[in-house]
Amino acid sequence: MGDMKQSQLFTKTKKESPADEVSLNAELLIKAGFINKEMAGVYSYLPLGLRVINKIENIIREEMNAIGGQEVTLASLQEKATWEPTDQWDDKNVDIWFKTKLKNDTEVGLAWSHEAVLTKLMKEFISSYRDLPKYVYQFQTKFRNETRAKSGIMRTREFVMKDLYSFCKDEEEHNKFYEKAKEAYKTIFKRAGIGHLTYLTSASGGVFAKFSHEFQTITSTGEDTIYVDENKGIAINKEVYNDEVIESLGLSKETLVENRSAEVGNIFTLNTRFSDALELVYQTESGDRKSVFMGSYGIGPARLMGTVVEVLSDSKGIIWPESIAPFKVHLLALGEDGNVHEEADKLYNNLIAQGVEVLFDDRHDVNAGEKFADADLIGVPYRVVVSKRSLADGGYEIKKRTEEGGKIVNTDQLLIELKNV
RNA sequence: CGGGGUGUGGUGUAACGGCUAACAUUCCUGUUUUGGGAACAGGCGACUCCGGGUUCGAAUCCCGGCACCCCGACCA
Repeated sequence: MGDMKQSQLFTKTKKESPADEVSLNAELLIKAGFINKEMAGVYSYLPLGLRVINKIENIIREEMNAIGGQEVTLASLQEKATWEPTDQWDDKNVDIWFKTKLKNDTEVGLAWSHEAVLTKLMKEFISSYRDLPKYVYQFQTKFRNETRAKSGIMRTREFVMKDLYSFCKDEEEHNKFYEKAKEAYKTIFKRAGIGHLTYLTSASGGVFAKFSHEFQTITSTGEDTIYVDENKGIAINKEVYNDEVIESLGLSKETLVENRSAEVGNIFTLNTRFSDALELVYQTESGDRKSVFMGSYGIGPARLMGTVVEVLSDSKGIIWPESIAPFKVHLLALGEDGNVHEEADKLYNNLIAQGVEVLFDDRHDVNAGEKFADADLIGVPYRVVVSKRSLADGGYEIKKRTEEGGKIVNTDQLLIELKNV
């Protein structure tokens, strides 16, 4: 489905900003009709928003497949037994559980992460060094009972995460994949339009490892503080910012600049913590039993979407990068003169036939100003206007969302314009 | 979880303890208009978050609850 008539779209734009949202991402996404707030930290995704999420997921999917990832969907409803071997069922160790009970009083929980789940599953299939390495990922909802949801869709209690887990024979094999994953992540953020603002950042490894790596996007509204080396393109999270770390990364304090940033991705080495606890072992060539060496790699598509909005919008609305925009073209039919709507309709069908994703503002009795305002707010990369004036000038007006003025083109020129970018 | 703030038509706001809770927007009817949220006329839409209390009288004051936002802590 590459097309949509705005007269049929059930969502509408709002003139007023919601009073209960301060963050820019939620304000714009709600005003433009991409998302709806259900409760604090819980949002629904509407047609426009879902299109963006799907675009983001497809980019991630392509890059995960390119490094050997195999996609699955793991269950959200979890039994206690899966989590007990790693002591993660205990509320003292994990305080973000949503737990409930079956009719027969059996305790179950909603998964807030999936490494234990998948590790247990992989025991069914990994028994030999011949079975390794393997890389498994999914897009699945995580439920986290955060004490405080905040910043619109940046930190929520229910969110989809792409989480990939790597299963390797040993640390050496793992490190090779880890580096490939880093590159894949860089590619993802570049393709999503925020590569120039996103830095590979050394961070604390949490309970699993000494270090982890985050992908941090510079934005004043971010939750984190990082120190960026612009030339080397890497950064250090404030939480591990000290002389030892600076030196180990070959950096120097003089070239590091402090910035606020938002974490858009996180990769870390799990080592054998889960495979030890859940006994995910394989037999080596010489017949020894050895624990599988694991890693974890996460990206939240919605948070990525929110970050893009934070970073790329202007006073009029959102500015989507073409790669993740809900549509490539926003076609506007202005006025009721003569054959404007007839011509616009013709162009609409022509664009569809050419495989161009187009949102067609075919609404009658809506002023030009309102259509322009909607187009700016929704933020589709190309605006194409069909009006009495444009037709008199010999065609359609095409204007990029990022530019002020447009130009008049005929059908052929328009298609060329839209194809070669 | 500590601290601060806010709850009024769908949305955004106003209202000294005192008339039928006001205005804008959205929406509906009609007329007019059509390149930057245009104009006019008419209309629909609210147990003022919930429950108690004070008072002749509560959107307004008090108590309790719930919800939302912000700062901090947390973020495997």
